[in-house]
Amino acid sequence: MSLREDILHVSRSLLVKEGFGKMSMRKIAKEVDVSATSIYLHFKNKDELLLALIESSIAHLADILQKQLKDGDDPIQKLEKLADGFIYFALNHPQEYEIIYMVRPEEMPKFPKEKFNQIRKVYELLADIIDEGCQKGVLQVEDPLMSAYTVWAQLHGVASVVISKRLDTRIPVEPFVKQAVDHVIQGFITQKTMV
Amino acid sequence: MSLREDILHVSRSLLVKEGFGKMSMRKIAKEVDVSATSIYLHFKNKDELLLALIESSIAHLADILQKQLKDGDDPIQKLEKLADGFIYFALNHPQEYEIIYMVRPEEMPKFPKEKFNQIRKVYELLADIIDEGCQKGVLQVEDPLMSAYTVWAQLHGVASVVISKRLDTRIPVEPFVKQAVDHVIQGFITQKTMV
Amino acid sequence: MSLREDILHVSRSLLVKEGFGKMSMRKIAKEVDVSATSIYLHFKNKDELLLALIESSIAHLADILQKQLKDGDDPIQKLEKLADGFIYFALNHPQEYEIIYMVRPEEMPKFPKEKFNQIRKVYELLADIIDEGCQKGVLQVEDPLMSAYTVWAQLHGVASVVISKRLDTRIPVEPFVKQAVDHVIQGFITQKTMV
Amino acid sequence: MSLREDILHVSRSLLVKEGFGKMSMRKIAKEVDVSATSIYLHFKNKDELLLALIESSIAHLADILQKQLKDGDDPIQKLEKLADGFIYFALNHPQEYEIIYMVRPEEMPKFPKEKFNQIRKVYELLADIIDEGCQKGVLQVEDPLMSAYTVWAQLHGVASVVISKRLDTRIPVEPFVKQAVDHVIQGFITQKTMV
DNA sequence: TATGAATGAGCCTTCATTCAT
DNA sequence: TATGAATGAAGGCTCATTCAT
Repeated sequence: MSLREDILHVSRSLLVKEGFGKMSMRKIAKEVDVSATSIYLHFKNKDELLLALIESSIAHLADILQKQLKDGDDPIQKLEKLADGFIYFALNHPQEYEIIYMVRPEEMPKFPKEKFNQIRKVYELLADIIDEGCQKGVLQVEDPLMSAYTVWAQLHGVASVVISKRLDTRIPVEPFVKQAVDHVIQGFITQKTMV
Repeated sequence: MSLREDILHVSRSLLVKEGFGKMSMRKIAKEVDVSATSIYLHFKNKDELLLALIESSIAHLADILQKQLKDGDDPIQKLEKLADGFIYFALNHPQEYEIIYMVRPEEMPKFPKEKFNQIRKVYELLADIIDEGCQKGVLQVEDPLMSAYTVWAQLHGVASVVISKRLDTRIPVEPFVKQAVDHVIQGFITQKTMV
Repeated sequence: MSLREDILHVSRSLLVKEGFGKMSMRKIAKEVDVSATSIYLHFKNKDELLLALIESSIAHLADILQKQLKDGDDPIQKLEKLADGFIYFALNHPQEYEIIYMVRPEEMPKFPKEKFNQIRKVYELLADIIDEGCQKGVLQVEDPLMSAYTVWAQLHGVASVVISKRLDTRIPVEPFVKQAVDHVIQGFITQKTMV
Repeated sequence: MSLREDILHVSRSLLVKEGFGKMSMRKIAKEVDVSATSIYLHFKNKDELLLALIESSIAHLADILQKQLKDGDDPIQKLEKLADGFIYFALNHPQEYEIIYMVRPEEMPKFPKEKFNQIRKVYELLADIIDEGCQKGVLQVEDPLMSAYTVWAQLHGVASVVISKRLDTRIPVEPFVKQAVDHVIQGFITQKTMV
C-alpha cells in the first residue's frame, strides 16, 4: 500500500475515534510510523487531509449505491435496494459513514462546498427513482426531492442511532434495523400508493 | 445573569460550534470576559462543565416532553404530541439537542455513563405509551421498546438532518418536517393497526 | 487545637511529603478544611509559614537536647547523651528534622538569617561540652568548635541516611543506628583521649 | 556543545538550586535560549530529564571511585582511597552529588526504583573491600555491608554539611574535611583492628 | 520522497495572593 | 476571625507547521 493510502487509513480511524479536534498529525504519523513532516508531502495540511477523507468516503458510498441498481428493476424494487445499500454501507463502513455525516457543513467554510456537496447526488439518485415511480403510476408524491429527503432522513436516523451506539442494550441490533428500515420503506410506499 | 450561567451559555455555543475537543476553557473565558481561572470556581474542570451542559439539556428536553402529555389523551394522541414535542425541542433548542445527540461519546472521556443515559428515560416514556396503545387494542406491536426506538430513530433522523443543515436548499424546512414527522407517525400507526 | 496550630501541623506533613515547591496554600487549606484565605490571617504569606515551621522545629530540637543534659554528668556522658538526643529527635520527629535540614540557607535569602541560624546554637552546645572536656583533661582537641561540627556532621549523616530511606533494605535500622552512633562517639573519644 | 548537553547542564543547576518541584521546563528553556517545546525533542518529559540527570551523575561518581582503586593496594589503602574519592567527588562536583543524594525521592514521581538504586553498587564496592579486609585478617567486623553503610553514612554527613553550607563560617573548610574524614576512617580502622 | 530540529500558539490546570463582605 | 470570588502568572505538555538537509 502506498504511504498516502496508509495515512488515509490511519487518519480514518483516528478521526472517528477521537474527533476532528483531537485527531493530530503527530498521532497519525506515529501510527503510520513515519515522520510528521512526511504527511505534508502528501497532503497540504490537516484540512486537506480531512477533505480527502471525506471525498473518498463519499465516493465509496456512491459506488455501493450505484451497484445496487439494476436496469430491470421496477422503481419500488430500486427504492428498496437503495435503502438496503445505504444501511449496508452505514453498518459495514461505520467509519466512512461517520466521516461523511460527522463533519458539519457550517464548520468548514474552508472546504470547497461543491466538493463537499457531492453527497447530494446520492439524494438526487433517490429522487430520480421516486420520480420514475410517479411517472409509472406506482407512486404518488407531490415533490419527489422532498420525499427523497424524507426517506433518507429516516434511514439516516436509523443508521446513526445504531452507529453511535445509542440503542438500548436490551434491543438486538439486527432485528431493530430490519424492522426500522421496513417501517420506513413500507410506510412510504403504502402511504403514497393508497391515496 | 450569574457568572455560572454565563459560562454555561457560552460553553453551549462553543461546544456545538467546535466540538468538545476544540472547545477550550480559555475561549470560554475570553468570550465571557473573565479570567480562565474563574471558570474553575464554578466547575471543577472541563469534564464537569460538559456534564453540567448535558444534564441541563436532558432535563430541558424531559421537561418539554412531560408537558406535552395530558391525562385525557388516548395513546395515539399522546404519540403524536410526543413526536411534536421532540421535534419542537430539536428545532427550537438546536444547541441543546446537539449536545444531547451529536456530541460524540468518544470525545467525552471519563464520563459517568449512568448520568449520560438518563436520556433513555425519554424512550421508555415512548415505550410506555406504545404499550398502553397495545393494551387498549389501538396498536399492535411485538416489542414496545423496540418500536419506541424505531419511531424515535426516525424522528431523530429528521431533526438531525435539519439541524445539521444537510437539507437541500431547494426544500422548504417547515413542510419537510411536517411531511416527515407525519410520515413517521402515520406510517407507524397505519402499519400497526391494520392487519 | 487552634487554627494556627492546625495549619502548622498540616503544613509540616505537606512540606515533608511534597517539598517546599509543591506544598501549596490551597492544599493546606483543603486539608485543614478552611478557606485558603484564612491562612493569611495567621501567616503573612507562604514564606512566613515556612519560617514558623522551621522556628518551631528548631525550638523543639533545642528543647530535647537541653533536657538530655544533667548537671551531675561528666563531659563524656554529656557527649553521649547529646548524641543520643540528636538521633532520637531525628528518628522520632523525622518531619521536623527534615524541615530543619531540608531547607538550604542559600535558597532563602528571604529568611532573616539570624533566625534561621538559631540552629547553630545546638552546635555550640556541643562545642561547649567538648571544651569542658578539654579543660577537665578528659579530651584533647585543637579546636572544640571544629570538633563539634565533625561529630555533628557524622551524626547527621547517619540520621539523614535513615530518614531519607537510603539504607539498604537488607540492613536492620536499629542495629545500624546503634553501631554507627557508637562508632562516631567512641571513635571520637578514643582518638582524642589516647596519644 | 549539543543542545541536549546544554539542557542537561542548565537543568542540573536549576534542579540543585530550586529542587525538582520548582525546576521548570520553561525556565530551563529560557536559560538555554530555546523554545520550551525543543526540550521535548530531546527528553520525553520532565521525569525523563531528571532520570537522565541522575543516571549521568551516578555514572560519574562510579567512574571516579573505580579509578581510585588499584590492584596492588591492600584493603585499608583501598578504603582510604575510596573515602577520598567519594569526598573529592562531593566537593568538586557538588551539583551532581546533590542530585544523587539531596533531591528528595518524594519529589520524583513515577521513578523506576531499580534505576535509582544503581547507586547501591557503590556501597557494595565498599562492602567488598571491608570483606576482603576481614578475610585477610586486617579488619574484624560482623557485617561488612552494614559497616560499609556506617562508613558511608558518616562520609555523606561530612560532605553534605559542607555542600549545603551548614558549616559555621568560623571553620575553615579544608581542615574540617580532612579532620572529619580522618576521624571516620581511622576511627573505623582502629576500632575494628584493636579488640 | 523523506526527515530531524525547531517554534509560537495554544491546551488544561494550579498557584499565591488580594479584595469586598 | 472568616470567606467566596477573582486574577495574573506560571506549570507541563501537544499541536500544526516550516525549514534546512
